[in-house]
Amino acid sequence: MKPSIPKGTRDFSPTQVAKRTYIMDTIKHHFSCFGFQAIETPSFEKSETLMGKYGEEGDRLIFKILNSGDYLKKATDAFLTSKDSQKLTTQISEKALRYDLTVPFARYVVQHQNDITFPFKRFQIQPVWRADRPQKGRFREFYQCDADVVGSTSLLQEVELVQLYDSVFSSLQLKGCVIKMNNRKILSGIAQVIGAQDKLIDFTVALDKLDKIGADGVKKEMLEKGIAQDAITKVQPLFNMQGTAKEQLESLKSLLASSQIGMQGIQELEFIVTNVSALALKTASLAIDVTLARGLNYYTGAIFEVSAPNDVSMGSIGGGGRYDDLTGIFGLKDVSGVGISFGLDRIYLVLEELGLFPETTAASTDVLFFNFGETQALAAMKAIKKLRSNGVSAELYPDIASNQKKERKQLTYAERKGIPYVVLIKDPQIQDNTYTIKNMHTGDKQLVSLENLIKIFN
RNA sequence: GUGGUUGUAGCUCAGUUGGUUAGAGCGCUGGUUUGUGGUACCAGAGGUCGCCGGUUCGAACCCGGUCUUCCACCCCA
Repeated sequence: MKPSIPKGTRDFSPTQVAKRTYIMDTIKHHFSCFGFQAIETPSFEKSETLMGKYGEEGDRLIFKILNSGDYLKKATDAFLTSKDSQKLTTQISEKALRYDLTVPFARYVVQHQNDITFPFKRFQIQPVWRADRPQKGRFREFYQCDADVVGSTSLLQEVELVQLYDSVFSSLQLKGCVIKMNNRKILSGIAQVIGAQDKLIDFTVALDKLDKIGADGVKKEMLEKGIAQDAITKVQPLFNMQGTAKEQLESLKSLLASSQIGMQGIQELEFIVTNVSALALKTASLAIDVTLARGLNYYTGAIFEVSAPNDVSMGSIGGGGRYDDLTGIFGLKDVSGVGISFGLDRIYLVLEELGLFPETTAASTDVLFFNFGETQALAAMKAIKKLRSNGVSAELYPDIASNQKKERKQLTYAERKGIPYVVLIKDPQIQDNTYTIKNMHTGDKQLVSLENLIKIFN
């Protein structure tokens, strides 16, 4: 059997892990800096926790876990014979791999509400799974890095989260990211004004495709979904929203004047935009995008999406928004939450494409000790012990170099692993506590004491 | 879930209109040279041509299915 891994999953080599750790550490650092604390939740949840939270499409993409034991025993014969997969699934599967980190977090908040001090700011960096078909920047197992605040309706949280995005992208030297914002209330307002409340999802999904299929394509899709022609004519101004955030907000105000909820959305957006610009961003930019409709399923207020720099062909590298009712589903009402997510794997691809990983991420062993025999190896181990306790990463080549060929092998090992120095203890009569250290780069050798050896690395 | 694409030695790929023992480079192993590596040279090992089935006297090459890769749609990080 040829070894392989399932579709949409990946192995990570030492260098790749180093780079991923670099991104993760950066994100973690800023999460902590903003006052978020880490939690972790199980990789799989009860199906009922996840199902129905992400829309019909989402349910299809959730990996279901087969029950243990003789799981078909409990199945209804009728479902089996009629091959009704959907009904059968609920009978033979009671667990599922988490699809995102937000819903499990909502479950966590409700379950542990008595131990939580609100507002609760948590961050979570864990893999999630989606039974999607892989393509560029899309995997079936990938990491999300989420920061959420629950228990406060203050819009200052949104302002903070925009700052957080900016801080992380600044640290990563990733210039040109655009934090796009919209508000679910604005979308509701638009639907209200044009009398298409019942078609809200179809309407926003179509609108979301504006930059992809153009105004005509959007109109066509809206018509196909049964949205009236005169309604489409009314939203015409949306198709060519131009200008600054302020200008866009003004034109929205005239469009949504008759909608209370729409006006509220505009006010919220205005508050966030005003405060963010007063605080200023370092590298990212904030933009209003009324066509943004992401995560519609549980978002109720602000919606965020971060698009990668223009010169990179990558979709969104982050997203988020405010959800007022998510904990309500699990029995805790009136706890509003807002959060953002960083797509680790996509950020990785973007940094790779732009060559933005620092050289130092590939750090390896500082020094390799050659192994010329048992006595020498023991002497080496003693020196290594000292070095390690001084914070120097050192290792001994495990096999003895009994001939020239094998010596070469040890050198090659050091070279391939990028180890900058090797130490040679060749003399079996090791008495004088001196070591020959060789610089792999220059080939220079020098005789030093253990004290000086340690100094070289400090 | 829909449409297309890819799959040949460890890796990157050749392989002509289906025809006898399937090739290259890199890597690997052994050796020579370099007298503690990164050079050069010599030799060698390694492939059920993704898998299953079909067409054919004969298939890596044609057909079907399946898995995998990548891409687009759907949707999304």
